[in-house]
Amino acid sequence: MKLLIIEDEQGLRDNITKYFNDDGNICESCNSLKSAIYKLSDYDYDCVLLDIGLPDGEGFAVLEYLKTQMKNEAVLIISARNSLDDKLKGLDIGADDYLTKPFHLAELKARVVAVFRRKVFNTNNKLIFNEISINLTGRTVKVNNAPVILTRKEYDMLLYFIANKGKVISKNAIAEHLWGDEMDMHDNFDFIYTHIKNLRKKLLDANANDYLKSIYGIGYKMSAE
Amino acid sequence: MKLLIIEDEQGLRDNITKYFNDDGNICESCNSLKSAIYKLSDYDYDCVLLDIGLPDGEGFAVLEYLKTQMKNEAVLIISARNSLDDKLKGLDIGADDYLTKPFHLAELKARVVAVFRRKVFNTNNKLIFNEISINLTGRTVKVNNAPVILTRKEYDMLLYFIANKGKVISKNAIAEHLWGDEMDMHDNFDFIYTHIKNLRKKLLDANANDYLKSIYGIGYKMSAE
DNA sequence: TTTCTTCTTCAGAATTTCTTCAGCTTACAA
DNA sequence: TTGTAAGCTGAAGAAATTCTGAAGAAGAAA
Repeated sequence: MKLLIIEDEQGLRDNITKYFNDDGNICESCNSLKSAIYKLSDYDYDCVLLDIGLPDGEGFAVLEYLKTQMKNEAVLIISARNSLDDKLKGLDIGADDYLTKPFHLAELKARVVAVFRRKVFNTNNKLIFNEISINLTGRTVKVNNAPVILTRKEYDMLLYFIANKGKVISKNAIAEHLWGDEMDMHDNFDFIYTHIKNLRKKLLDANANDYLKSIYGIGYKMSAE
Repeated sequence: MKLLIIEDEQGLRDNITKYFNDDGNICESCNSLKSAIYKLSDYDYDCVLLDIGLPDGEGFAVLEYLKTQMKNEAVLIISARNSLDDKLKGLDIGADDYLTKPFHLAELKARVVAVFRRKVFNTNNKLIFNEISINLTGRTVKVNNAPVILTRKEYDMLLYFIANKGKVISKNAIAEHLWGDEMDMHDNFDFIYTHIKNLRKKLLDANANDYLKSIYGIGYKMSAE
C-alpha cells in the first residue's frame, strides 16, 4: 500500500513512516499544506494520513483539493482536536476516518486498513458514439456490446475522431496528433491509410463506413451522430 | 441482484421489496435478528439492507455475524438513528453504507447499486477477486483456498492490480506505486516483466492468464471480474 | 560470518504492432 | 470520357514490446 503522511511534527512522522514501512508499505511524507498539494498533484496514493494543524494552513484544504481533482485517495485525519465539529467537518468534506492524538500505531494501522478496504472505486467514464462505447479507464471498446480489440494507434485514432466528430480532420493533423514531432516531412500517408483501413474493418459492425468518411484531398470526418 | 431486506416495519419492507422486484432483482426479507441470521447462514446474497432497530436486538449483530462467517455480502444500513456514533460504529464493523430514514426509494436504489459496485471488498479485511482471496491484515494470499506465498513486490503488485481492476495501469504507474520516489525514470522495465512473470506463475491456479492482461505499449490490466 | 530469499539485470525468443509497398479502385476535373 | 491524383487493400518485412530462463547482486535471516 502506498501512503502519504502529511504531518509537521517530525517525530510522529518518522514513527508512522517506520511503522508502516516495516509492514511492507511504501511511505512518503511531507510537512506542509503546500508540499502536500504538490505531492498529490503528481502522484497517486492508496491512503493519505492528514494532520489538520499544519504550519501554513488547515489540513481541510487538502480534502478540498482532492475533491476538486476527483482524486480517489482514502483520507484519514489525524488531529489533536477532538471537537465534534471538526470531526463532522472532516468527514463531511470527504475524509474516510478521523483519529485523535495521541493514538497507538496499531490502531492507526487498523483504521488505515479499514479505510482502504472501503475505498470507493472510481466510476468508469465512458464515451458513447452510436454503436461504439469506449471505456476510457479500461481502455476497451465495444461495438453493440461486443468487445473489439484495438491497437494503440487504432484506439488513439478513434478517440481523436470521436473527440472531433463533425469536423474535417486533415491527414496532417492526424499525423501530428498520433506521431507528434517525430513525423515531419512525410510525403505520403500510406501508414494512415493502413490504420484507417484496419480501424474500419474492426468497426464494421458499428457501420463505420457510414460514419467515418473520407474527405477527398483533405482527410477524414466522423459525422456528428 | 439478490437482496436480503432485514426490516421489522412491514409497510416499508413491502415497499422496498416491490420496488426492487419491479426492477428485476430477487428479494427476500425477514423481520428479526434471529430470522436474518438464519437466512444468512443458509443463502448467499449480493447485498443486505439492514435495519438497526429490530425487535430482538440491534442490527449490528448481523454485521458481527457476517464478519465471523467470512461472508462477502455488501451491507447497507437503514436506520432511524442519525447519530455519528452509530454511523461510525456501523461502518467500522463493516457496513458499506448508511442511510437514514425517511428516504426515497430511488436514493436507496442508487446506493445499493453503488455499494454493490464496490463489493469487491469483503467485510473481514479480505479482498476477494475470483479465485484469489487476500487477507489485508495478514498480507496472505489464497487461491482456491490454498495458500500461495508471494514476495513483497508480488503482493504489492497484485493488490495494486485488484484495487484498480478494470483499469489499465501503465508501467510507469506500477513503478511509481511499487518503488515510490526512488525510481527516477528508468529506461527499461525488465524488473516489472520479471515480477509479472513470477506473479502469473504463482497465480496459475487462479487462471491469472485470463485476468491479468498485458496492454501492448502501455501496461497491464486486471480485467473486472 | 554463512545461507537463504528476494530483487534486478541480461540476452535471446516470441509476440504484437507499425510501416512500406505494389497493385488496384475511386473521385475529380478537363 | 479520359487522365491523373488520391485513396484502398492485402501482404510482407521492419520495428517495437513483451516474455522467459538464468545468473548475478542485494538484502535478510540464521
